[in-house]
Amino acid sequence: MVGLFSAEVARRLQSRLSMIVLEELDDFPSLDLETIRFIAGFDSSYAGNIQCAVVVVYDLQAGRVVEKTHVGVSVKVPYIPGLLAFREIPGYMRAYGKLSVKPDVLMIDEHGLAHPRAFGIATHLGLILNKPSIGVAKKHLHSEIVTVDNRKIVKAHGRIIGEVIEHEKQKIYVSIGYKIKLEDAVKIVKKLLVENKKLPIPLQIADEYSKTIKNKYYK
DNA sequence: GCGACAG
DNA sequence: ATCTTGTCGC
Repeated sequence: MVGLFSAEVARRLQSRLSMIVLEELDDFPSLDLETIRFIAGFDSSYAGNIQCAVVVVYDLQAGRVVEKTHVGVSVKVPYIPGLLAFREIPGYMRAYGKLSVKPDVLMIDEHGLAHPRAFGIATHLGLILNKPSIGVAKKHLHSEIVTVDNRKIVKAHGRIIGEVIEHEKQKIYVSIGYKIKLEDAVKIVKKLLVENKKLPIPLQIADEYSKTIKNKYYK
């Protein structure tokens, strides 16, 4: 027997958990970008009700992907803006569990703190796995964009929590997920941007891998 | 009531 | 996210 999903309860949970995160926000540690090595990229594609969740681990030092895992799961929760984590995280946790290389930083193709209740999927996943995490989204969800010194700063909940980067004529909304400073998150994302690819490498490869696996096994 | 709305 | 016809450009 499974309980029915309640959007109201889910939103309440997000609000409560975000209090923990916002309290720690100013004390999120600086990362030593010289020693950061494994970046995990999470993404999903769908074949009807089947979510093909994948994790790609990119070795920043070697400059290549060292591991990919995937899992196909039937989703139990509909897509509701702001509650995407409840739909996608179960699949991500199962794909993550299959990794033999445990990443230093998580990168998710969605928002982190730039979320109505400061608890986007990147924040949610970072908290659950207790890892630094970065939200990298292609569209705006919730935030105020302020231009300061030619930089597009993302503000939400009275805090500076993200930055909009332009790459290949496209906007990339970077936001703090968990346990990471904005400047480190932006540096890592920029370091992973390449020509002719819209997203940072781990997410670009995760996106392609997810679609390939979905077409091969879940269609 | 109206607009906005990650994937 | 996915579906999906036609069109543009290399």
